[in-house]
Amino acid sequence: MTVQDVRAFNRFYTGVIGALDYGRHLYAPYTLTESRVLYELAHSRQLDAADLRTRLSLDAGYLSRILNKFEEAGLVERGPSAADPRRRSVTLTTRGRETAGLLDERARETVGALLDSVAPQERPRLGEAMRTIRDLLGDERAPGPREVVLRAPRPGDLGWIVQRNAELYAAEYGWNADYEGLVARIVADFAEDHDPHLERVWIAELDGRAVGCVMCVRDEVPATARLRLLLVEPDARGRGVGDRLVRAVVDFAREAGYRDLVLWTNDVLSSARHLYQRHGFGLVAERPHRSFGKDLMGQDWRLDLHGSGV
Amino acid sequence: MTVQDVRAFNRFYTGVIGALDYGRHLYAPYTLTESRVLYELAHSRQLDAADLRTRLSLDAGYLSRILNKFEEAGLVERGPSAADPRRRSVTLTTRGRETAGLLDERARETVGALLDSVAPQERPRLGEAMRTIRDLLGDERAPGPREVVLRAPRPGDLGWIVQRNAELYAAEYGWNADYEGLVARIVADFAEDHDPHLERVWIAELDGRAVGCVMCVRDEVPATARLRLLLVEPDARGRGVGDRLVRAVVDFAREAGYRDLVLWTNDVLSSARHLYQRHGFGLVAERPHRSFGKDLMGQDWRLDLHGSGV
DNA sequence: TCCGGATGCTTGACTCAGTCAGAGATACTG
DNA sequence: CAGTATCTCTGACTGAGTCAAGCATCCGGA
Repeated sequence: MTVQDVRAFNRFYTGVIGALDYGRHLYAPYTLTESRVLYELAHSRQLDAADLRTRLSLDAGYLSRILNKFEEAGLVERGPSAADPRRRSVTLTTRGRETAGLLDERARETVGALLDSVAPQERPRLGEAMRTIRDLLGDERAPGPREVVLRAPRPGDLGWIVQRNAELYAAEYGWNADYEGLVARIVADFAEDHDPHLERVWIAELDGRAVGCVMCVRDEVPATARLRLLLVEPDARGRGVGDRLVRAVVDFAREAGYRDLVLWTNDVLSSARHLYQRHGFGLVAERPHRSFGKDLMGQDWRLDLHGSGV
Repeated sequence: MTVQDVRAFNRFYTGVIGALDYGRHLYAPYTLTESRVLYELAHSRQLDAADLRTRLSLDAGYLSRILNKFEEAGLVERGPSAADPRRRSVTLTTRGRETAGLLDERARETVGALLDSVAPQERPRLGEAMRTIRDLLGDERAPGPREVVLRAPRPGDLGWIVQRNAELYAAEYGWNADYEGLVARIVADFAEDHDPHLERVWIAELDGRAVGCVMCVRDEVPATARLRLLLVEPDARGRGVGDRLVRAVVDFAREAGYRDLVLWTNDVLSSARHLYQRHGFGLVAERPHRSFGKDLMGQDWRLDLHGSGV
């Protein structure tokens, strides 16, 4: 990923956008800017001229003239703004709403034609890519709900768990393929046989993208549940995803009638430590071991699901 | 993925591009169009005016004037085109090359600033997304090598195999989570213990993106290798990816000293059938079974690695 | 309460990127 | 060789967008 790549993309996408309104058919008899103003007006209940100016970064004089033109054509009405008499509030008339709808329709068709050129099974990838770019380049406008939701795994999610665990721990701690094998074994055991009342997997989604997971399974020790494979994507950390996942497991385990909830982790995963402590887990044992190509310090943690504190 | 989403992205990206050359600082003292002309000239040895016109879809008169301006400023030289005397060939002078470099530098800095606003560990995702969009929306200009390469698995790839197998077969044939478990088990066995001289996994990449995989492992039957988990992404089919993968396994198995190569598949996977036949496999048995939530017809295929024909 | 500076809108004057039409020169086609 | 298309250039024009000045109002401080 270099500056070159971004510039190549910019050139390319400028072309795409240019091709879309080839020959100004799209906005006739309005300008691109005029139609952007109409669009903004149609998509928000009511705006002041100043809002339009900042949103579309237009020259004040230019906007004023555009609104004049619209008013003469009977598309908008201007009145004093309630809050500040210097400002002018702009509202679409019925006629204006119709025109905006018309332009909208035309734009939708053109973009639809573009979209038709993409094979249907590819479109999700396109959407995902566009969303990613908006996300990463900081589109505050429509980042969506930004809400973390937990859900049951869907086909492929167990594989995703293996993939992300392996990739992340390889990148962050240099763990080797043994770890990937271990995770694959764990999800294989889970997929092949589990009682949904006693064992479960959660996927955390942020804006429709999987960003975390956790598993709760029966331990060999009776009446004991084991939390496994807790993972939160680096770029989604700090949003309480980990908290939500751990809480889900704790609640589920308590609900399911387990007495204890245990987990095994390694001391290098320091951020997880606080998470576990916050949920009432206590460190019960530490043991050095060599796994995944590294010398590690394994830790056993335990939470008494019905106890009154430690 | 709807037209809405595409339009939202277009609006957003228009803003991004707009923000990049805020106030024309970027191109001063030239216009965007002029600098595009300079860019084209700087990035190809030598062009005729007509080429510039078509590439940048400019008005002939407009371009002529731009070139006049450049010639007066000593940035370009015009001469008759070798092939066609009507045409004029345009070349940058040293001075022109310098100016182009300067503009380029400025653009690079601005884009660099934008890129700095993205966390380093996110940048690969951004690049991937941009490449995807260019790919899907058909950028012939720089689609890259479009070359399929096979490589060894990296951390996370085994998880990817599980994920894509599960997702694809769930989507295409409605197979349930049992299949995901089976695949996870297979890769777990492989990851935990395998002799690299006798067992191997290949990932097929197209333009840096994983689009296929296959595994070769020892069978219980002595001197027999088993091909497993052959997968090609739907959008990468028809590029010979499957062929490359099967060939890799056949060659490897023969090289490793196996006598036979076998595989198990199901008759619903009809496109794979031709692939196997093409590589000399013969169907040796068919047996109905119920797996993955479906009634299926399992097939055993075999290839004599040293035999002379069937 | 009043003053100075900032903000919001409007209008006049202007710039200059981009378009259109016509003309001269040359190529291609039959 | 006639007719038509292509390439380039120039003149004439359009109109999107900018800049500056002016008026009204808001806000923060003395």
